Amino acid sequence: MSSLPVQISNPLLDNHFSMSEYFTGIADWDSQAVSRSCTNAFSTSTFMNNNPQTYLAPMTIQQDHDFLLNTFPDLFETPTVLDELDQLFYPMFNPLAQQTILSSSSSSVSFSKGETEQEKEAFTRSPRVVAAATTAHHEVKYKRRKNQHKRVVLQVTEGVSSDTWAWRKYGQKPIKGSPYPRSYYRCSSSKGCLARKHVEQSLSDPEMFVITYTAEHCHDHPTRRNSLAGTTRHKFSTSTPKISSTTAAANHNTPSPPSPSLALATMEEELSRQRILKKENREEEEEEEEEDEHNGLDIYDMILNDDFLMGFDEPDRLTFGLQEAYNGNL
DNA sequence: CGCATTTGACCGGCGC
DNA sequence: GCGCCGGTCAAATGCG
Repeated sequence: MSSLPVQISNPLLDNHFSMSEYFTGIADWDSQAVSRSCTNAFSTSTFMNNNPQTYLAPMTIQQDHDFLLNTFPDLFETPTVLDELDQLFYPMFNPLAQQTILSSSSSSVSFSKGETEQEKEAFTRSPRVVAAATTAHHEVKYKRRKNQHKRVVLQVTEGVSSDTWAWRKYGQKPIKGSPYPRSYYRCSSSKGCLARKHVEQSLSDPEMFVITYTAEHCHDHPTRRNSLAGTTRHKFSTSTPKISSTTAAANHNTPSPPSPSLALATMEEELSRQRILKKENREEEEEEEEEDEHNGLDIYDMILNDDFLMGFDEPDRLTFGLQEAYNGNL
């Protein structure tokens, strides 16, 4: 994409980034990534809407547009910009997506000189912002940072990851300047997949998680999210595993039991697993079946939902997260 | 037994 | 060139 001569104000940080800085590299996005986002959005909303305790009121296209207009008024001064944003942002500003791609970047993406590493960090750690960094190729094992391609994504959810990949944690590091550690995950769906992500809590909003994606998946979405299906541990465990507070906070993708920040992938998987389990139980225990039916809701689901969705009992927080970000930071 | 997480050590990029 | 820091490795450990 060519540079856009429009300066926009980051409503989240009050920092100014040029359009070219925001969107440099968006052209590098493969359509796969975008469609993935959309797909995830769909699965997320589907899941949430299946849940009687949560309902995500869909924001109409017009609402999306209005919000975008209000949030980034300067952008709409130029029809060209508007057009490009329509193309680029609609899938991203879909509140159902919960994860909104803001920008991607290669190493050429730049915060102008004087905007330090700290500012970049601040940007990626700002509330409701997910920085997604993509390294096109890990040609050299330790060739990092410099040649990284980055993607910046906005996420309006609070810890629920909308990606449906299977991730395996391989490291955790304390990050300077942040009280929260950063957890490192690699894709476990396919052996040899270079996709990585790291997750850390937002400095300014600990309920938010900043997720940075690195490298692309070299495979399709797994039919099962985890090739190691069914072996993910601690899911919804009623006994609390010994996890330090910081660790538990950071491990949004790990099953720290009553954490609202549990990965959606895990939730969906667990729900379906529990339903299968329940079906099996039905065959074995017809009496319990009658009780379940009498109670109306699946007992398993009830328990799960209570645990999982503790942080999502306010639909506004999900549905209008972007609005909230807008209102709270302008 | 297989797979996940934890955690300290190690490696390399980057800024000074 | 050096030191800091982030990212990865891999052994240890735990759980189903």
